Amino acid sequence: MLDLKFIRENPDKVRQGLQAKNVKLDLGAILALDEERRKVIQEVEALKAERNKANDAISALKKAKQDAESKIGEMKSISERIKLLDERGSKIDEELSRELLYIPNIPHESIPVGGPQNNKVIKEWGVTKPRYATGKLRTHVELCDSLGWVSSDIGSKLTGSGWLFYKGFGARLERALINFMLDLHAKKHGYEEVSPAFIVNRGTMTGTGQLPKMEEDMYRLKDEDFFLIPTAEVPVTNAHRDDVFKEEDLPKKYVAYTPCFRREAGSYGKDTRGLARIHQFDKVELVKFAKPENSYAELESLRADAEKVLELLELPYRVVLLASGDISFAAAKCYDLEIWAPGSQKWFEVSSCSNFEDFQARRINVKYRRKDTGKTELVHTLNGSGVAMPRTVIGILENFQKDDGTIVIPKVLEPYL
RNA sequence: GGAGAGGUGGCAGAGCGGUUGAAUGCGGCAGUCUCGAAAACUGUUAUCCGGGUAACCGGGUCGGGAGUUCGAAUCUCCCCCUCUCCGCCA
Repeated sequence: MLDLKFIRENPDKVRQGLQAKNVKLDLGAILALDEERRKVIQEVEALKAERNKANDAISALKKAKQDAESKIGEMKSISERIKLLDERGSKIDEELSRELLYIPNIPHESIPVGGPQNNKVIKEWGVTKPRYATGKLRTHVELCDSLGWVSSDIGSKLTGSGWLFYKGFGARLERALINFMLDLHAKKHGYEEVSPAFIVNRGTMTGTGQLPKMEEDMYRLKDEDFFLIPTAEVPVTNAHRDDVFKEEDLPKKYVAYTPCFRREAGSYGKDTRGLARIHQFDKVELVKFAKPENSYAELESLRADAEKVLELLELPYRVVLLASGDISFAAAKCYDLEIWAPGSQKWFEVSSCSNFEDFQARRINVKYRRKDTGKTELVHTLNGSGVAMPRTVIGILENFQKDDGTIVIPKVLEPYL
């Protein structure tokens, strides 16, 4: 969420941001609430100051064994007024913080303004021609069927449409990819490996911005107010809720493997077959906590770490700088990594690398203490997939297929298989 | 699932209706001493909000919320969490 003081002092910047993100929202209500809030605070605090003084006096009288009854009587009406104002104050606070949760982060100035059509491809890597096949290419859907590595029939039977059941080499490939990515980031890129629970509570989901806006997209448990995580970003970022980092401990870098659960409500009928859009998928996620002045450099290196996965897997990919209207609610800047699938003749997003600046940190109160001033300050949070599994499998299947329908496995995975 | 104990400052740990934002110890920071360090001594050391250019002033915060009271860390109720024992169990 944004800083209320910042909104008060820079309403035009916030309005510009809303416009760039194509969010229709009136700041007037918030600004009015803010003003009323400060009025109430001033009145109630003056009364409380009076009450505190009177209480000291009463205390002194009692100690001196003198009569304090008249003073006590006087205080009753003041106390009632205080109670009334306090109630109004906390109501305003409640409304205000609810309103604030719906204001998106302001896009960074370096990104294109506009909708998805303004997204900018800033880099392409690799050979987009298939490596081994010369004839007609199969799609990953066809390959999954013929190879028997993934069964959507069993998945549907067990759960429903959009759920998978990996079999044999498919299951092993999935596990190999997870281990390869974890090892790369943990051993070579300096991330600390963590493994969170896959179910979190409402506060955690709100902390990273999934709630309240996207509750319909989340799986929620029936008997407890718990949610299945849609990404490891949620537990890993929230792990430092209410923490104060030492300056020298930043940047703090985490890598985590988790399955990710998404209802994909509203996308029925889209990519219904194959691996592209499923309700549960594996992902290795990178999360960083950084000093504000370094966060954009950290975003670049985070992206480079994610790209390295694709390069080692020899998968052709491109980097897309997302336009203001296409980045997520909480992000200030975001790069998508997309791999080329020559069978489907499509680009598939396998990673989103974002800098949230202090937007999430303010919600979950993560700070660090500056050495020079001794003061605490909000950190910047970043994350990116490093990378998402099923679409990477699409890339491997479609790029490494042979004319006979078999698949060549990328060299880097050999030790894992 | 049953029974009990407990949640206080960075940590440990007092307080159990009225100068208690909170004793004391440890830690941190600065200074004295020292060639330097240790020890010792002295000082300092939470956070949020409002007003103010600022110095500063005021208010809130003892797991969270509600209540009793002129006044709550202290009393009552609800919720959350942690620990111990029993049961169950991979």
